[in-house]
Amino acid sequence: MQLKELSGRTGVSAASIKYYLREGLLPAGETIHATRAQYSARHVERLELIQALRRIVGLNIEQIRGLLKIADDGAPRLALLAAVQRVVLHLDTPAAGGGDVRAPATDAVVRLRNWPDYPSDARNALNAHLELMKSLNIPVSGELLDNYSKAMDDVAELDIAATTAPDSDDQLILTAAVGMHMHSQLLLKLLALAQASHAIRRYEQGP
Amino acid sequence: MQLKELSGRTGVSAASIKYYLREGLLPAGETIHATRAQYSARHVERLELIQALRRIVGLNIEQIRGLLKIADDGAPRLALLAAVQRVVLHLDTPAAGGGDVRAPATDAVVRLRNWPDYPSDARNALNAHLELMKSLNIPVSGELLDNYSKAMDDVAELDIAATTAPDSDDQLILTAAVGMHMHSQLLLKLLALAQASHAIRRYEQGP
DNA sequence: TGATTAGGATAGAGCTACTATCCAACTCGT
DNA sequence: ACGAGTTGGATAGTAGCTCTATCCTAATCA
Repeated sequence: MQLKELSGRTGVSAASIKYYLREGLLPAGETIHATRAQYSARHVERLELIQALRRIVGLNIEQIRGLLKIADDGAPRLALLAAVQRVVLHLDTPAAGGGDVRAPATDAVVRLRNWPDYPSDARNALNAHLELMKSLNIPVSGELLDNYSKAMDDVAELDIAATTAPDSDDQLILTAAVGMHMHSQLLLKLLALAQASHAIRRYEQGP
Repeated sequence: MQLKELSGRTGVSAASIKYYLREGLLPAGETIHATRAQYSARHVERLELIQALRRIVGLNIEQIRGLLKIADDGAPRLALLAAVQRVVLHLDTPAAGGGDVRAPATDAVVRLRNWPDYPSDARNALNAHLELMKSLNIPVSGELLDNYSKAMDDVAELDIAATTAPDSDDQLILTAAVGMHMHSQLLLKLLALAQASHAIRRYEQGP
């Protein structure tokens, strides 16, 4: 398969494919001659992954490059999953800060859900976020956190189960990133519906 | 208060304030003379709102302008809240499409939570999103949806309670937008922690 | 043989959110 | 009264990002 066919099959313009090649997102095709290269099904898969991460998840080129590099370096899947989380959760931007901090609320969640008591990027991010909400005067009750974490516990089980099935790392990235994104959007839309429902009650029927 | 003091008090550069004035985000100050204008506490409040919507919630200028226009046109709070939801949930981009569609899963949620059975942007967005997840082969069980919606029901109650207190529309926008955003981010981080926990179990201790 | 394609390089476009500069009119502190 | 400073208004430039287009030579397939 040559460039034009790769383009036609994925719906990505030839110019963009060249751009991705330049940026190192897409590995070079197998060079047959000085001006001819062969692309394989792997290139199609990779290109579709890139498209999904750009258009659905909204990652930028730099973030995608980082993920693909980790995958191509043969990192273990647990590390790859952690990397996906870092970019989807925007843990790469806020300068990290203090490292492993403990927060009572987070500890309580971990104990309640019987999750392993390990430090992780996700845990640090959660602690930092709870601090931030506190400083913004947005209350988060323990009960609410329980409800949230229960729901997330359920969904994570499905998500992780899905990531064991795929045979390629590209598939894992796709499943994890798209899954996290879609679930978070689902939550957001449910929250909006819930808010709208409560608002109708309060503003139209209430005092 | 003149421009420079407004700048110093809010930490926004004078050039940026001029830009916001040009773009119609910030109302012009009270013109004293051809080359002198007075800004008030309302300008400080408005500027802080703009900053929060930009830096925390991540809205763009166009979206912020839209919200502020609705508020300044004296729309009822229910409409204002709906507008905030539209931008925070990105309901303004996907070309809307079919209008009021019904989906069994959404209906079930509404009945279960005893929410009023009204069509709304949020409801349409939820229906569309569930369709999208289905088409992407991401399973969403009824049980999961129940857990999600229960958690969102709880949080919405708090959120809406918070929006009745503020006396200015600017405050309402701030509370609703920042609240929705922070809650969605909280969810996301909990999901990451849950995923990481499940992944550790599965990859390190599992078979 | 001639239209097409590859790779490589480079330049430009289109968007967003500022940021900077310049100007003439005016005001304030001293 | 004078000079430093500020204002609104206009205009232009910057920076980052993601492409998109053009130009070139070499090689290929029909």
